[in-house]
Amino acid sequence: MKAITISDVAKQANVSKSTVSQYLNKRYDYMSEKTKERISQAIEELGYQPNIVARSLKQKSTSTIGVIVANILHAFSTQVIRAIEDICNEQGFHIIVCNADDQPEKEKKYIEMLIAKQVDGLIIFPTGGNMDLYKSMIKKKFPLVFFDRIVEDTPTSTIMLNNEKAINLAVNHLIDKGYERIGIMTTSITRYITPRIERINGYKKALQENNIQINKNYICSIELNEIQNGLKEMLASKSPPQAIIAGNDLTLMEILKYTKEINLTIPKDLAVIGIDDVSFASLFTPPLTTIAQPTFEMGKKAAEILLCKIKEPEFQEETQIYRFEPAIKVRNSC
Amino acid sequence: MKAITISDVAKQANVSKSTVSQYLNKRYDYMSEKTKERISQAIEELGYQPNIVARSLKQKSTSTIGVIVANILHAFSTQVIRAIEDICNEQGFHIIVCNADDQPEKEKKYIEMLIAKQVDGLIIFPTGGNMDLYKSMIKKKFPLVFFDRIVEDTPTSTIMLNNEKAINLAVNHLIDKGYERIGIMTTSITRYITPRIERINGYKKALQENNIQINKNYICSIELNEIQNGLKEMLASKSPPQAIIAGNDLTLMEILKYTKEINLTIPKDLAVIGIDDVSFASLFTPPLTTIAQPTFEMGKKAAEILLCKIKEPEFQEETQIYRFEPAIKVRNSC
DNA sequence: CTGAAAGCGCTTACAG
DNA sequence: CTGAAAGCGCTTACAG
Repeated sequence: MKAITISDVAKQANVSKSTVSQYLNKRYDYMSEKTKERISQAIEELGYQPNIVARSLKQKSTSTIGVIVANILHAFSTQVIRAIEDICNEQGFHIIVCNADDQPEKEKKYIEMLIAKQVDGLIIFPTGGNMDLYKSMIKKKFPLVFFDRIVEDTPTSTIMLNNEKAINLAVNHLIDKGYERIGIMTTSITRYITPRIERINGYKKALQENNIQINKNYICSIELNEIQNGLKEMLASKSPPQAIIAGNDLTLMEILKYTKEINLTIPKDLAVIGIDDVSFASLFTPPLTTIAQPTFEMGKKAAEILLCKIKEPEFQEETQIYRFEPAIKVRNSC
Repeated sequence: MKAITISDVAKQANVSKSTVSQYLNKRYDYMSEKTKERISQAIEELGYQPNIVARSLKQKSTSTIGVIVANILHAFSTQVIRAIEDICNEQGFHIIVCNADDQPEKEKKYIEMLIAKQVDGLIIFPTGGNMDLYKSMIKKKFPLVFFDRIVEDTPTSTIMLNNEKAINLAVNHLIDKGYERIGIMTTSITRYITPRIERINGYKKALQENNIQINKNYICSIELNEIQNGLKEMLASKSPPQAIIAGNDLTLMEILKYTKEINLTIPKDLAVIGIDDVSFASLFTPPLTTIAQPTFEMGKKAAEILLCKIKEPEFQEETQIYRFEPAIKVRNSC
């Protein structure tokens, strides 16, 4: 079962390969109607399908971009991917998605693999653990957009949530509701991961602005599988928090599992608010108040910037860091 | 910024392109240590990265497979994708995921695109709307595995849940719990979609086996955005069902939204059981009883079969349809 | 142990 | 309006 190539079509239509190629690329400028028809018929008869790999080699462009997310388990990641895909589709680009699983080694492997596959550009939710690689890509002017995390000393376009605003919204909502002892839980910050750091800093700032003293015991950054233990400890302290802010969706789920396990009533026993909207927020008992990210707009922007960079190698942006505004979805968990 | 090619490396190392290529492909059989070192050093110095597109063209294999899911919004799809990815990774294959969004035209576009990109094989959750295309792939012996849905007259390996067993588990559990008026809701069956059909048929059979009469009003197959209305009607009937089986995760969410809206208490006012486990099942109030699919095993099998077919064009399977067994997760929603 | 040459399936600048 | 030729960056059978 040999594949049909452009030569076969050319032979069948009694023209040269060049002419067939012109036809395929819709460069009809000087092509006679008769020729067009003969070619289209030959293609039909043979069931010819162009080989994009060959075209890519010649054109040095694959019309494909790579997306490497730090952790695909966050609903946030999948929503952003959908948006990126939408925009790329419109412009005839394809995407290959990889999940670094929060491991810099995996991220490295994927970056190298995608570059070897000649993707035209990359959108990365960086683990932060491959500085040399990031830098070398930027030095080579490889089209690159970072997402959700800022990497120091690697100046390239970066799409971010306004994290300070997000946490501010959460803290102030809780304060408005009369809570004073407010805790925050995030996943680990042993590696410097921007949103978590910014959210914790923002949390402190927001409390200070409200003249509430910061209690270290109310701040917990810890591996996901330790969240429940962390919460247990926090609640066991002499003066436990009345409200907890979950730093992201997975953290929120761990918190909810624990409150369920020990039968806490939300918000009476413990108020809860989460950053990232979750699919079941409104179905939950009680419906969960969350801070939602504009995931679609963020993904869209990332794709747009990347495609610009690909199409115009000299493309210069005004800013490097694009901040997007969160919105509070008030329900009944605090 | 011209790309470094194998020629540059050859020049730098003072050997021929052939030798560099041998080195890259680890065919060291007759290569002197000195040569190896010179090459490895040249690669290092130049920061050479092989161009996989060129290799693919020559080798007529991209080590990439395509996965086209009918609808990525089902948690089921994403879980299966993860499993497929795991297996492929182990064997040095990459995957490109596409979402047909339940639209045959999109599916067609993606199949053609992926074939043009020279993927070595395809795993498809078929919409069922592209018979000619499916058939032509099978005729050409293009490596292909269908998933979740059976396509009539297109004999190829297909991975399926034992749907009858799944629904049987649900019906019998409900009957054991004392329910007699049992309803079922699925998304639309205007196009013939195997799991929905099999689940409805299985539902009827299970009722008959228990000598319960089938009430047409208790069976509702309808577009997702009409599920809430459908349930409303069903509950408004003279003798409304006491229990509802949700045909999949998205249907379940719609049902839960509605029960929440009109303040039904589960299971007192209405018992609920869902096919597909959902992330928040155990967090829900009350925790939701579900029928879980062995998503990981199913995805694994699909990948394994496809990779076999790719590696051994003459590969013949014993069976065509692989059935996997569901398991009930008993919680408290019925 | 290593190299020259052909070829994978396209595209494109150029000639006519 | 159309074709011959070169070339994209690799791999591989073969010669030496």
